[in-house]
Amino acid sequence: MEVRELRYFRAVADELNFSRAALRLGIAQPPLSRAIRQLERRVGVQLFVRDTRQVALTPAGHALLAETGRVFDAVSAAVHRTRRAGQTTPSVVVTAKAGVATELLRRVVRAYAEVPGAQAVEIVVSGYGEQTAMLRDGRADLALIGSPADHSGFDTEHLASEPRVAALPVGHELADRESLRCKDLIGQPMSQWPEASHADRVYWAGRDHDLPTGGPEIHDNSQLLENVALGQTVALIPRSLAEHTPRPDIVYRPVLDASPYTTVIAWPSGSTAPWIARFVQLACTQVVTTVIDGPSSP
Amino acid sequence: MEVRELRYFRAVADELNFSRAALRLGIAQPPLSRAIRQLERRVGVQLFVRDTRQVALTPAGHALLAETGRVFDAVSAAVHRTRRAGQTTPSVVVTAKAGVATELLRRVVRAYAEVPGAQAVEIVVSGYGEQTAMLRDGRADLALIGSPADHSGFDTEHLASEPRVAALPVGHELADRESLRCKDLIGQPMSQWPEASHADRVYWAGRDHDLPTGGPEIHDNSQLLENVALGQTVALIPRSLAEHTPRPDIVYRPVLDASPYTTVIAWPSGSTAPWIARFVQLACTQVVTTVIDGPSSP
DNA sequence: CTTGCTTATACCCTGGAGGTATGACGGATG
DNA sequence: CATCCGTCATACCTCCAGGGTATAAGCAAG
Repeated sequence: MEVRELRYFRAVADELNFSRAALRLGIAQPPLSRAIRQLERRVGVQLFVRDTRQVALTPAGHALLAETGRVFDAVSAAVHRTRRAGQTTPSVVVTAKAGVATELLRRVVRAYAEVPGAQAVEIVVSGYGEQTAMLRDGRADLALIGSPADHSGFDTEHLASEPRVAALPVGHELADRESLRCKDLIGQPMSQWPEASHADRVYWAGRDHDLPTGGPEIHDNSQLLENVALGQTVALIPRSLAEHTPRPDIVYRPVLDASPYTTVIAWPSGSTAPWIARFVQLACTQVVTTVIDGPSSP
Repeated sequence: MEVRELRYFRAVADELNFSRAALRLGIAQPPLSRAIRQLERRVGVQLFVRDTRQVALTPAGHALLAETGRVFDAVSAAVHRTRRAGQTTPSVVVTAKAGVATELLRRVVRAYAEVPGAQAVEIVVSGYGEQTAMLRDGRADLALIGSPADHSGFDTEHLASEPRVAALPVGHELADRESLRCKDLIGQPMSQWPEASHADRVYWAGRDHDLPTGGPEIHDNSQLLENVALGQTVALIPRSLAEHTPRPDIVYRPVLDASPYTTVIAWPSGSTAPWIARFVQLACTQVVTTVIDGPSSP
C-alpha cells in the first residue's frame, strides 16, 4: 500500500463523492475511480459500496479510514524530523500553549543552553490542543501539555500541578465568596474549547464532577476572559494564568475540590534520542527549583 | 514521500551498501541509487555520504531511519486491520504469551461471547516480546503483556499482579532456603530473553536491583525451565507459571523483594472502537473474580 | 598496473498513472 | 412519461517514471 493510494482513499472517504474528491486531489475523476478499485483489489476487500447515486464506506473502509491518520502522521513526522535534522545547526523544537508554563520553559531552555553539546532550542507557541498534533506529525520534538489533553501515544513526565480558580465577572452571584466548590458551579454557563472531546470536557471541569457544558466556545485565553468579563460564561483556569492576567472586571476564586491543573512534558513514545532524555531530566529538576506552590489537592 | 521510497531507504540504511540493498529489494543497483537520490532531492537533505568505497548515514539519515519503523507499522496495521474488517465475520484478535494468563483469557473470551453483538474472538499465542509488535503492525487488536515489556504507544489497563519465584535446579545452593531476596541471586547466571532491551533486563530482574546478566539466551518457557533443570541458569518467573509447571528437577522459591509480575491488557492508543472498551472492561471485571492472590508487594 | 569492489552515468523499455470522451444509471423535475 | 443533471464506470490515448542492461569512474589491495 502506497501513501498516494491512501491519500486518494481518504479524499473519497471524506467526500463520499468521487468527483469532488478528484477535484480536491487535483486529478480527474476516472483515474481516481481506477486507483480506488486497484487499492481494493490489492488489499483484497471492498472499501466502498457505490451505485451511481451514492457512495458509502464498508466496514473495511471504516477500519482503513481509522488507520489513515496514523500513517499520514508517521510520514509527515519522518519528513519534518529529517528536514530539521538536515539543517546546518539542527534545533530541538519545543511547543507550548501561550501563557501557562512559559516562565518554566524559559528557565529550562536557559539551563539547557549550558549543557555541553546542546542544540539550539526553538520554542513554538501553539493553540489549544495543537501541541499533540505537532508532536504527532513531527513539527515538534517536545511539548508542554496541560492536564485535559489526550496523551495517548506519547511518553510523558509530570512537571507541575497547580490549583484551579474560577474566573467570574465582577458582580457575579458567587464573586463575594472566598472560595468555591465544584457543586457551586453547577448550572453556570461554562466555556469549552472547541476541539475538546467528551473526556476532555469532563477532565477540564474537574474529574468526576458533573459540571455543566454549553457555554460559548472559545479559542484562546484572552477570548475566554473577555467572555467571562461580559458575563457570558464562567471559567475554571489554572491559578498561574489568573495571576498573570489581573483584570478589573474579573475576580478569581479558588475552587477547592477541582482537580489540579497539571503540566506534563511529552515526547513521541519510544524515542531514544539522548538529548530528549537530557532535556526532560533538566525540565524535571528545574521544576523543583521553580516551586509552583499551592495547597496540594485533598 | 512514498512507502516504496522508504523501503528502499531502509534497505540501504541497513546494509550501508547499495548493491546488497538492491539485491535484498529484488531490483538492480542503478534504479536504487537513482531512487535514493530522488528521495534526497524531494526531502531536500542528504541522507547518505557515499564515496565509491563507503556509505554512511548523515544525521538526517539517522533521523529518517528512526522514523521509518513507525511508518511501516502504521501501513501494515492499516492493511491488516482493513483485511480483517473485510472478512464476512470479522473477529477481534487477542494475543498473549503462552502459559501466563491463559486461564484468565479463556474466562474473558467466554464472558465476551455472551455480550450481544460481540464478534468472534481469535486468540493468537505469540512469543516473548512479540505481543507489542503484533499490536503495532495490526496483526492483533488487544494484547496481554507481562510487566517487563515496553508499553510505549499503547493504552493499557492493569489486570493482575503476582509475586515472582526463583526457579532453581534441585540441589542448588539456594534450594534449601524457604525464601530468597534479590541480593541472594547476585552472581547467579540469569537467563535473558533475546530481544530484551537494557530497560527490560533491569525490569525483568526486579527494578533497581543489580542482578546479573549473561546467562544463556532462551526463547520460551519450556526452554527456560530446561536450562534451569540442567543447572545452566536460574530464572525469575511469575508464580502462576511455577504452579502450572511442576517439575521434579526444579524447585521454586519466592523472591520476597522482586518486583511483582504484572499483567496488563494493551491496545493501540487512541483507539475509539466501542468493542475495545467493552472487552477491556470485561477483562477488568473478570480479573476481580479470578482472584490471582498472593501477598502484595512490600 | 591490475584486479575487485563499489557507486554513478547513459540509454532503452515498459507499465501504469493521468487525461479526455463517453456510456450507463438513477433521481429530480416538468 | 420524457428530459435533464449528476454520478460512477469504461474505453482509449499519452507520457513519464520506475526498472533493466551496459559501462564508466573511483578507490583500496595485491
